[in-house]
Formats: sequence, C-alpha cells, structure tokens
Amino acid sequence: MVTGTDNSRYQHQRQLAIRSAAAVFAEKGFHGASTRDIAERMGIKQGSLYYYFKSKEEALGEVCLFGIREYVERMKAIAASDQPFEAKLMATVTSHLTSYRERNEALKVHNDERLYLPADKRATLKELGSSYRQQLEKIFEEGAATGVLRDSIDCHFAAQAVIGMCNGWGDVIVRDPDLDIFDLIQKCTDLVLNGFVERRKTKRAGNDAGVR
Amino acid sequence: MVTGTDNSRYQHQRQLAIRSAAAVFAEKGFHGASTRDIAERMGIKQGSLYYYFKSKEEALGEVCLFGIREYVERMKAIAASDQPFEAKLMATVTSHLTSYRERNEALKVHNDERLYLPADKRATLKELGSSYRQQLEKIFEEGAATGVLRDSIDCHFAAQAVIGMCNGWGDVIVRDPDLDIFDLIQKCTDLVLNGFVERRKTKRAGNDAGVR
DNA sequence: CCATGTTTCTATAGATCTATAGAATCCCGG
DNA sequence: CCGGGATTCTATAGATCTATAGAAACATGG
Repeated sequence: MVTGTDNSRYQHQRQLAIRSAAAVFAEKGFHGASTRDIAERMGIKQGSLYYYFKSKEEALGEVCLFGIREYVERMKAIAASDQPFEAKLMATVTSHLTSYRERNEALKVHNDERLYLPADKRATLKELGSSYRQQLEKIFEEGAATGVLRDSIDCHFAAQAVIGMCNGWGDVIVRDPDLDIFDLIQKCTDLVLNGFVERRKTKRAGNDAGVR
Repeated sequence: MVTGTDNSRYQHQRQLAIRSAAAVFAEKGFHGASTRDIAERMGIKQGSLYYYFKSKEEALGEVCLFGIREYVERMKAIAASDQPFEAKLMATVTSHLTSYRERNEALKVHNDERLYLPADKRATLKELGSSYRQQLEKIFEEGAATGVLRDSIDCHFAAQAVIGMCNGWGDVIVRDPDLDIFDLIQKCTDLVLNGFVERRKTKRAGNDAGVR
C-alpha cells in the first residue's frame, strides 16, 4: 500500500478521487450519487474506488474537510492581516463568493451534505466552521472597537448574517455563470456597511474626531 | 376513487401524506429518505403510499408546492398592504423566519431538494419563487421611490440578499430551537436598513452619546 | 527479465428500494 | 345485514447500489 515512491501515484489519485466525489456529490447530493458515478468521473471502475476510500461515507468526509479547510485558511490570513475593517470585510466577502465562482464544489458539499456524516466526523467539521465564524466575529469586534462600527452591534449575529448572505448568493452564482461577481462583492459589502436607507449626511472619506 | 364523500377521507389522508413526506425529506433529503420512512411516519405500510402518490417524485413535487405556496401568499399580502417601507420589510423578515420556527419543513424541502424534480415541475416552482422575489423587489422600489432608501440601490440585488440572509438564518433556526426569533428579526431588519457602520447623524430616536 | 509491491479490473453477495398486483378490510347507504 | 366503492395490506418482481474477494495488469529496482 505505502512504500518508497509512497506519495507519488497514490496520493495524486486519491486527490483526484476526492475532487471527483466533490463534483458528483455537488450535483446529485450524497445519497443521490453512486460510487459508480464517482469512479466513472475519475476514469476507473466502481470497485476500484475502494482502493482509495473505505466507504462512500469516508469519501464524503474527505470532501467536506477539503472544502472547508482552504476556506478557513483564507479567513485566517484575512483576520491576521492589518488592513482596516472595511478592507477585511470586503476580503472576506470576496474570498467567499469567488470560491463559489471557481466551482469549489467541495465547499457546497460541505454546506449541504455534511449532516449526513456520523456525529464524530461532523464534530471535527463543526470546529473548523466555528473557527471560521469566530475569526469573522473578531473582525467585527475590532471594527466596533476602532469606532468604525456602531458599538451596539452583536458581532455573533453579524458574522452569521454575512456568512448566510454569502452562502445564499453562492447558490445563485453557481446557477448563473454570467453574474458579475465583483459588482456583487461591492454591493454585499456596501449593504453590510451602510444598509439601504438614505442618509442625511454622507460619510466623509476621512476620519472623525468625535468618537475616540 | 372519488365519489360522494369525496373530499373527506382521501383529501385528509393525502394532506397527511404530504406533511409526512415533508418531514422525512427535510430530515434525510429526497434520495436519503425511503417511501417506507414516509409511510411509517403517517402510520400506513409502504405499498399503501402509492394510493396517494403515483411516485416518490410526485410526493416531492407536492411537498415543494405546498411549501412555497403559503409563503408566496403571505408575501403577496404584505406587498399589497399599505404600511410604510420599514414595516413591510420587517413583516417579510418575520414571515420568512417564523416560517422556519414553525417547522415548516416543506419550505426547507423546497429550498434544498427541488432541483431533483424534472424540469417541467421545476419550472412551475420557479415561477412561484420569482413571483416572491418580484413582490419583494417592488417593496424595495417603492421604498426608493418614497425616498426612504437611497435611490442608487439595486432592488433585484436587495431582494435576493434579504432572501438569502433569511434562508441562511433558517438553517440556524432549525438547528437551535432556543434562538430568540424576535431579537433576530429586529437585527436582520436593522442590518438591511442601516448597516453596521457608526453614523454621524443618528436617526432622531437614538442618541449617539460620545461614549469613550 | 524477474520478483515484488501497487494499482485496477471483474464478478458477485447481500442489502436495499420503488412500484405494482391482487387480496383483505373498512365504511356507508339502502 | 348486504353490496360496492374506498382504503389498506401482503407479497414480490426487478432494479438498483455498496462493499469485498481474488485475478489481472502495471511499474520498477535489482
């Protein structure tokens, strides 16, 4: 199984298997997809798939993990950077939405199908997801602390709302390939920052002495 | 099949079948649920279910239709009322979110599983969904026209964003039964109206007291 | 070119699951 | 109580689909 040239062919093929599973699960759902579908997509026969996965369920687990890991990585990088709040928010939205545009099918699978995993595997994913949300919460807290945001805001709510909105657009994005993502990013960010109501006084580009 | 007492027992049982299917599809997904699951939940045997549905797929179609119909009705009522913009927006969010709290499983099924229907049935649902979104768009247009909203806003974007955000919260709501929905409704509405950034000039009600 | 380990294939057991057919039961007007 | 339509049941054909076992093909260093 694993010897000298170890991580050469096996690892490569396994990665391919995960991507194939992601594509098929994204299209047909976990229960609607068959192991034959997955194998066919990667160009091998159904039985051979079990050389790479112990079970169909394990494949789902790997796909979900793959999908959310990158996603969390990027969030971490954004949170760690020292851009101002507005830039971090936009970076988050950009990361999230472009991930759908690039057909990151694994992320969609994570969102829609992870609940079919057994409890223990779900727990691992939950931690990653929570970590994501917490990073985003921190960004909001920071924004509130620096006075950019109203300090009455509920950062947990804010983070969840942004994630929800992005996921909602994700569904639209994959269905409509002609959508202008960058326009969308602008509008989402603007909505979260300013809302839709007309303001009497527009924000000055600069700063304001009033608050801290 | 259908005689004098026509709409008594048959109609009643069929409705029960649809609700049972909704519950089971919501929990396990269309492909993950079996006709036996549905039949068991309504207290009959697997084969008997086919007295009410020609196929499992027809059951899915009925569930989706049931789920979205009520939903569209309520939206229509809201759009037709003559409340001010803010009230209509809040009513929409309330309708949407409480619908999840009341375990309207059919709506969840519509959102998650409708794409497993054949194209023709999907088309009918699409019309209903579009109608919903258009009603909401109209509300935003009205808001812009009356000057409550910035007139630069993209009403199509706005409607879709609200729907997406509500659906995102829907998932959270069904998972966490202790969530305070009314608090959530407030916050969602507030976000859509005002965004998160601190305003120089607060709306008369609030005071901005130069804290810190 | 051989020997050994790796990868893929074929074939199939066993467990579903959908949909149908026909029998059994229920319910009600007469 | 009886006859007939309405509703439910049992049983099963036929079509999956997952997972495994063992054979075949492939690769590669010695």
